[in-house]
Amino acid sequence: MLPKVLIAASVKPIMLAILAQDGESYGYEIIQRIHALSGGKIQWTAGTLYPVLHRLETEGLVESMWRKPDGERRRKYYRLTPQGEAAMSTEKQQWMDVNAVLVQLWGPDLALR
Amino acid sequence: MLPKVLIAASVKPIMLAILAQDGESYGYEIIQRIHALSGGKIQWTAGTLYPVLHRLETEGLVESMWRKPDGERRRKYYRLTPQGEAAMSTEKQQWMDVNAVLVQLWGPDLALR
DNA sequence: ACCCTATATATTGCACCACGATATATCGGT
DNA sequence: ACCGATATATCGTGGTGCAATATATAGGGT
Repeated sequence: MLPKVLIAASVKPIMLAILAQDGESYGYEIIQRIHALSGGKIQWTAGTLYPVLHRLETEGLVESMWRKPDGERRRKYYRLTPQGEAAMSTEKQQWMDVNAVLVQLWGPDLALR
Repeated sequence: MLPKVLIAASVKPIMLAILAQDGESYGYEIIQRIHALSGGKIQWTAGTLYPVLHRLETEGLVESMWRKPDGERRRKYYRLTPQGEAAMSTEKQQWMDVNAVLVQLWGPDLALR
């Protein structure tokens, strides 16, 4: 089980990155996607995901539309806005800044072998 | 400015890693250390650091002792316990698990150039 | 018809956390 | 005497994950 704070820090960048890669998706699918992507290590629940999606929409980083594909159930599809793409770059840079510090502390394993 | 949630997620692994590398240190010094290590990007304040240090001690991951080096002020020095070293390994693994997902999503830039 | 499972979204309440603000104390330099 | 740097401590506020709960619908088995 991953610590709550680590989930909290990664949920936004991961969500933005998934939407950037997939073009558009919806809540339930995103939950399965991250589960598969992480090899089962990250298991978001509905109580985690939907509030985040709504927050991102309020911030103008994603936009949503209800749609009902033929023979399928109606779903609320999300896609990135231009601001969302910009936000993803920022989040990526911030994550990498912190990651660089940790890599530095954990040792020069990368350069040396 | 880094998001609060990212600070929250990184403060524990970074603190444990600093103590693992330095052997022992104290609050004020750790603040300067992380500032330098991150090139000024991470700026912990006393209000951030001391509660974390106390929490780590309560969890048994660090131990502390007041000491007064000759000609210097008294300081509360911290060092890792064996449980602290184990916790650092766990934190490292968890961070890398999440990082792997992000790297995967951000693209195969590393392997290709 | 009935039930069960999977799919799909939404909300509430609790526990936890960073951190600005604030307080206290000590040292060296001017 | 004063000031800035050093050094530790705590409180209040705002923000967060997430279990629990609620609601709705499609498909398959009996």
